[in-house]
Amino acid sequence: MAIEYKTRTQLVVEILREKILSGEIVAGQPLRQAALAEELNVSRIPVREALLQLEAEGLVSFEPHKGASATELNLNQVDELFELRAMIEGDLLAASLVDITNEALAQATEILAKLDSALGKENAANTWSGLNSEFHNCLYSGATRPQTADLVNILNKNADRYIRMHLLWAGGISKAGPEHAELLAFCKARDINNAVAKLKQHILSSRDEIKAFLVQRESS
Amino acid sequence: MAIEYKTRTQLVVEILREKILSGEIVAGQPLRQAALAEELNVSRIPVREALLQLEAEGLVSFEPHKGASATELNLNQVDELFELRAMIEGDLLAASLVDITNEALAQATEILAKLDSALGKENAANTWSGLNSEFHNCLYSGATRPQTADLVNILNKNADRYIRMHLLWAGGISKAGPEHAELLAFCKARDINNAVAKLKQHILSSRDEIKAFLVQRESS
DNA sequence: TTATAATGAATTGTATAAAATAAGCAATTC
DNA sequence: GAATTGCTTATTTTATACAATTCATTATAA
Repeated sequence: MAIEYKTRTQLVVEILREKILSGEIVAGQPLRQAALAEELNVSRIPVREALLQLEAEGLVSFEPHKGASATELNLNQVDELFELRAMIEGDLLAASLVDITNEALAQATEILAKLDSALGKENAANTWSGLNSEFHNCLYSGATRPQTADLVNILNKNADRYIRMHLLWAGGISKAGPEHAELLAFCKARDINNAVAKLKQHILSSRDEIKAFLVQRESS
Repeated sequence: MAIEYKTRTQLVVEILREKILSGEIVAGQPLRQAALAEELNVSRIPVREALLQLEAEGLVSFEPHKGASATELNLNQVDELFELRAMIEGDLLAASLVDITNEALAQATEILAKLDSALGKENAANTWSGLNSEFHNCLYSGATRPQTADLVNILNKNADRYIRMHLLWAGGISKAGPEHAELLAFCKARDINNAVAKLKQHILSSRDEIKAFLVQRESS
């Protein structure tokens, strides 16, 4: 496997994204270019460009001459974000299932097993959310819709913040395990209607859990 | 109204976007940072940052150490892009119509009049596509879904290339005028189902016209 | 006392210079 | 003569230095 070269900017993007998703960088906190540059031992240019890229992903907001900060988490955003995901991913899954290969389904089965065993272990939030994305992308692999796939990935990077937070504080999305299994079963049966319905219900039920958690946290 | 300060990067973004949308910069042609910087009389940093932003919008592709180029126009992309738009904008319109104000509808009526009179005049492609976006955004103004609105704008910036090209070469989307009028009528009647159906049909029919044009152009 | 203007420190934005990388061509080896 | 290696040049990427802007603080006047 070819090793891929990465520019400093790309490395900074990955580090900062990870810090935002994991909660190490808290929302609203200003991200000073000079401080980040020194911490990461690069100049301010790659830091600036990384912040710009993260803004495009929605994880950072950038105001001229005022600087960048991680975007706030809030309830309305969660609603909008997860409903968008349900709609777009539902559509993508329907397109994918028409042509999906058995290999892809077998791979999804394997990932699902790893997902189940990852829960509860240390560092669960990180591995779980990575595997979760892999599982979903695997189910979408039958569709050749690069632009939609890009969109889904961007939305997921945003949703990931909430999912990780929830995993970290509440121990996990309780219903995700059985829901994933049911979803995969419908996919294997090539039952498009039920698979799409299950996927949407799955996304919206995780939304509900996360919202409930946020409401509870806000009140305390 | 406050005049807004713009950084050089933002200015470069706007100029380059305009050049790509208008076709002055043709797809595939490499965009040399140094050449652009000299032409626009800025340093390479704002040019770089502008190219990165345009990549996030999907108008430019950027490969490390190889440079940037305007992304290619192609048939599959058109299909995917316009279908995404139909789905997302349909959903957004439905949400908007619940709360849309009469002022917004009145404003949409005005824009529609301008749109009709803009057709056929010189520089039609530019003014028409601007007004077209305004019209659609006006209809979506009832929904408070900032993330969806952002998404729609990005998709529209992409679709705009095709729409402009079509306006320029074929003289316009023939059915757009009456379709806009019908759409607005359904909106004024607060007839959500018909309005959404009309909008989707409108987006997909412009897709069909554009595809037909592209096919014809490719064959010659 | 309150509002407004001047001041300066912190921070961002931009230009220029230096370093890193990729692609093409010549030189060398087999 | 084909393939590989090493150099050259074009281009991008990054660093450093400087200019412009913002924001908080203090001074000034109504």
